[in-house]
Amino acid sequence: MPSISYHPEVAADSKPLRADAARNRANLLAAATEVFAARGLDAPLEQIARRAGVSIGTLYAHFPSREAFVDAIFPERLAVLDRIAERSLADPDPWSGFVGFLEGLFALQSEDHGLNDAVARRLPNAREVAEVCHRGGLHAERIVARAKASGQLRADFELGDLATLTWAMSQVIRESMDTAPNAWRRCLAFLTDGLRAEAARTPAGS
Amino acid sequence: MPSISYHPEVAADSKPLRADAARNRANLLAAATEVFAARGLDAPLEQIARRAGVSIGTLYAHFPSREAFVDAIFPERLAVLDRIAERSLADPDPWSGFVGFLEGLFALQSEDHGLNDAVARRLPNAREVAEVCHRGGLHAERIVARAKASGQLRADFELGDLATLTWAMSQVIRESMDTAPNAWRRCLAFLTDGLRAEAARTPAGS
DNA sequence: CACGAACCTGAGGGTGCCCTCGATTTCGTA
DNA sequence: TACGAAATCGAGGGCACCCTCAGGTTCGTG
Repeated sequence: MPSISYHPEVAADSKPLRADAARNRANLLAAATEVFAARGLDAPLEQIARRAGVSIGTLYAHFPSREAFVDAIFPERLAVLDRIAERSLADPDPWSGFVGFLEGLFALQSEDHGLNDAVARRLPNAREVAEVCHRGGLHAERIVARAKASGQLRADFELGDLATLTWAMSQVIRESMDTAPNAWRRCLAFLTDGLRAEAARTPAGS
Repeated sequence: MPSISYHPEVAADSKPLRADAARNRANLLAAATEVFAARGLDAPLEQIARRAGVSIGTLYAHFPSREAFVDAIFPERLAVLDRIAERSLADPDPWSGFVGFLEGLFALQSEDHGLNDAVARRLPNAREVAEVCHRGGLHAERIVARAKASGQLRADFELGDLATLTWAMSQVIRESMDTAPNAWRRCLAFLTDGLRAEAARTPAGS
């Protein structure tokens, strides 16, 4: 349960930070957000420190690992997923809810190299992110079940296929984001058209 | 233009190699093939040298760059693509030819991490590979055109979408190859079902 | 078999990134 | 303002990989 806030003024965990420390922490988070967005999750940490106007030592004092950054930055942004899922479940048409969920997820990923990596990659030590993804999975389960029950989503679609689709789309997004930011939509259109029950011709074996 | 043979006994280019050099070169190629297959194109070259029973210096004497390896190894294996394309064009049913081409391509990629990387990645300095891919593209153009002309492939599918699909599938293959070697087939089934003209519901915008 | 050319070796310098830790500065309080 | 705790700094050691080159070895021919 995320009791940690990285907004220093609200810091609930342990001692409050000294003023300079709080400022640096905030700068680091902002810098990390920008750098990850531009270069992906594997960007050198020293670049983040430089952009934050802080030494590499200070960076490590605040965030002992790359995953600590990830965990501090992305859960908040990924919280949108809950909204998207709720909206999808609220959609009177289960199919358009399902498609809307996928579109929302991938649109989110396509905004930001870092976010795209965070969603598509296994990050065992980023607990907060894992937690958000788990929540997303629970929502997805209901969305998928509803679309299947309505007879619109093909019956041989399984929950695990969502992970596969995410891998697939994450790569499309990664490769095209900087040159053709909407290319992934074409791919998704093909895919979702193939996921309709009435389109199912090729049985998906296990 | 591939006048170079990396089978020393047939070496046509320039001077013939000394016996030990020829042996080493063959060992290096075998080692590189194995290592690339297991670890992908970014595997450390020193690992290849070690497996070939040769020093790193010797490796560089034979293959001055990683791309030289790629160019020496993969064109031969990618030549299968020509066969696959021919078989697809020979198929009386344009649609099943089209699908067969995709299946053949991805099945090839799924055999080998290195091959998967070679197909999915831009390798500007691997001329031989680029050449093979270019040939593949020409074949693909006819296969796509035929499938579209027959009214079976959706009309808004474009040649460039093939590259996108390749990116997508390469990632699925990469992530699942070692744990679920056939997972990509499910994904491809969804995709191809969505590529049929009669399945087209969501227009693919540019 | 002896000699030179061809070939091989591996230590070592370069790069880029990771992360630590003792010295130094800054903050906030008394 | 002066003091100690808190925070910062950045040089530097590690690591993994890249690539080179001077010196030793092997081949194959005369």
